[in-house]
Amino acid sequence: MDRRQQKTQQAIFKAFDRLLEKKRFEDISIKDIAEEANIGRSTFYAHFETKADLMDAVCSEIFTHVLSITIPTEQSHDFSTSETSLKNRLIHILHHLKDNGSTTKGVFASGDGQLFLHYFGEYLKEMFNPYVSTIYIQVPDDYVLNHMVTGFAATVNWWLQGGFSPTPEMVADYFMQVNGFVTITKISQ
Amino acid sequence: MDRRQQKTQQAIFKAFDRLLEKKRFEDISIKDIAEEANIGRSTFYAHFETKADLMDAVCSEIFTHVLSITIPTEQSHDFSTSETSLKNRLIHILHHLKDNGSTTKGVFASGDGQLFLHYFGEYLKEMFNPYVSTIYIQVPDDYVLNHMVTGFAATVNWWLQGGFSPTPEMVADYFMQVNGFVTITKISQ
DNA sequence: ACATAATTGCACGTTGTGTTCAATAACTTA
DNA sequence: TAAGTTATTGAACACAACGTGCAATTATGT
Repeated sequence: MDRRQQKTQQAIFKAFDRLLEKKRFEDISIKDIAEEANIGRSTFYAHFETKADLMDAVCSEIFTHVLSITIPTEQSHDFSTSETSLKNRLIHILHHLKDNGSTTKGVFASGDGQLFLHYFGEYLKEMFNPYVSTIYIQVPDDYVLNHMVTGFAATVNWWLQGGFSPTPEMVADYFMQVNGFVTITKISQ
Repeated sequence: MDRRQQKTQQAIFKAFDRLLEKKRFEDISIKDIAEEANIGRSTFYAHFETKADLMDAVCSEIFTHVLSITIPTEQSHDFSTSETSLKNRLIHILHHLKDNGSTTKGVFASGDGQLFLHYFGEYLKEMFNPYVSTIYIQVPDDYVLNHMVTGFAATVNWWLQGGFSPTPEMVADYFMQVNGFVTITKISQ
């Protein structure tokens, strides 16, 4: 690939990241990005069709990273460790999201994790699917699955809004407890 | 209030509702609304400053309705009935949202319940707050609260995307179970 | 060095926003 | 019903952003 293309691509991504720290996605214009990246506006269009296209690329980049980190972990099918395996995968994801803090914030800022959900949805569904039917028998599987996927997104959102203060391990623990992956929950009173 | 103002207000609201059935909020222009409402574009600006302003009004209208329906129910402080009281309030809300189906869809379509959350957030928080600390002791209260509020929004979203097919009673039941308001949940395996 | 390909800036048409204003129509109330 | 008030209308204006096209320039790979 042409060196020039790489440069401008990176410049665009970095500029976008920088802008996402200041503004919401909706309030960033292509002119803004071009100026921040120090490139011509028409150059932007040579790389991306729309602003959403750029966001797509950013999201799928994060997605690819998270995927590469967490998928290899899945090797044990031992039931006794299945929960800890899930928890570990969640911890990995949370670590990665914390490391990419500003980008994560940017992705979430544009519609409360809508895009995050769009890109991670399928992956998260696959991840949570094996556990669904074992937890709440009187509730439709697809409801439980949706509950977990959106719940995880809400968890990440809560976490980053609090400045990523609890550790990934703690956050994963909260999520596990709240979703019934524990021996003792509570009762009515 | 001048009869003319009432007319145009209603015309705008109805037009907005009609448009929300066809398009997403983001894709509706003020010109669209004016045309659909059969009023001059400048007349729109005499009533609302921006498109978001209109959405605000719509949301707070729904909010007011839900509030008036569910608040009076709260009179019992008996612990044994507190869960059913919560459940009943949820059922009331769900009924109301189903009755205003198209508007509900419109509100949710613009950012996966972002606006819904913004307007109902405080109310829902108040509603769920008394139950929070009694359920998951090892998890921060604000996390649990956030989990319930966003979880309820996700529930409504799941429900409307499935065409409101289960009854409000069933949906409320799913929500209650999944959030730990039950005697027997499940265990690891 | 030369052919190739990316970048640039400028121009153009389009769409939407928000404001202003004078003319017209509808309303209230006295 | 007549008079004064107030809402509506449509047209005009300035502005910002989008997306496209193109010729000139510049950097790249070989």
